[in-house]
Amino acid sequence: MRIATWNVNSITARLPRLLAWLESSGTDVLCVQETKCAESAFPYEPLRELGYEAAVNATGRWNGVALLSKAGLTDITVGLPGGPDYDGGQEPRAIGATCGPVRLWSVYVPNGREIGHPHYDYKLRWLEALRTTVAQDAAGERPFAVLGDFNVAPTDEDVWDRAAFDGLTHVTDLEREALAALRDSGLSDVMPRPLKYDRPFTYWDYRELGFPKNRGMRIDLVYGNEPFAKSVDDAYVDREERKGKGASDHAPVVVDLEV
DNA sequence: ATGACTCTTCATAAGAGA
Repeated sequence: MRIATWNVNSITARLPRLLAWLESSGTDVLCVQETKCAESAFPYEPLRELGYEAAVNATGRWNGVALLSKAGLTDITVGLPGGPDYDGGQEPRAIGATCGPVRLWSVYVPNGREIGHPHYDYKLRWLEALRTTVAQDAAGERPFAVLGDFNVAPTDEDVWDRAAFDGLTHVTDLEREALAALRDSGLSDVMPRPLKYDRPFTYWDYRELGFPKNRGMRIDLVYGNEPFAKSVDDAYVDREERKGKGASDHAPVVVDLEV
C-alpha cells in the first residue's frame, strides 16, 4: 500500500500535475495540504475518475486539507475536536479517516509567522490539541499515522543552514518540544530517503533559486505509531515533482507499507 | 551575464507562505 503526503499549494493550480502524479506514482492514499479552494469548488470529479474518493476540510482562500483514497474512506473526522480558534474561528487544517487497514490524519500545522506573534502561540496550542486528539490511536494496535506539513524542522539537520533561521520560526525549542510531545504519545518519525543529496528536504522556497541550490527544509513529516512504523517497506521524497514549471514549493513524501 | 516566487481574491495590490 502506497501512502503519501503533499502540500500542493492550491489544488486548483496543481490539478494537472496532481492527477498525473497520482497515476504515475500509483499512490493509494494521498494526504493533501493547502488546497486553497472552497469545499464547493473542490475537484471531486476528476479525482473520482481516477478512482479516488475524497474527504475535504476546506473553506476558501487559505489553508484546506484533504484525504484522497482508493483504499476506502470511512469514519471521517473533520477538524481537530476541541482545537484552538484563530481570529474567532477554527481553520481547516486537519482531517482524519480510516483508509482500509490504516487510520490517517492529513494536517497543515499553522505557520506561526514570527516568534511572539499570536499565530506562533496558536501554532503551539494547535500542536497540543493534535497530540490530545491522536493519543488514543497512537497507542493502539491498528497502523496509524499523522502525515502533513508540520511547519517545524525537527532538528538543525532538517534545514539547509541553521544560521539562516536564527530568530525565525520552524526551528525554535518550543516548536520542537511540541513535536517531541506528539512523538511521546507513541509516534515515531518515519524518515524518508532523499533521491539526491544527503538530506531528505521536502520544501524549497520559490525565491532566490532555492531548489537549484538545495536550500531546503524537512517540514513535511510522517509520524506513525509502532504498528505503522513496523510495516514501512520504504519511504522517500519525490523531489522530481518539485522540478519544472507549475511545481508546488513542496515535494511529496511517499511511504510504502506492507499491509 | 542575466535576474532572481507563487498563490488567491469582495482583484489589478495585498496577504500569506516559511
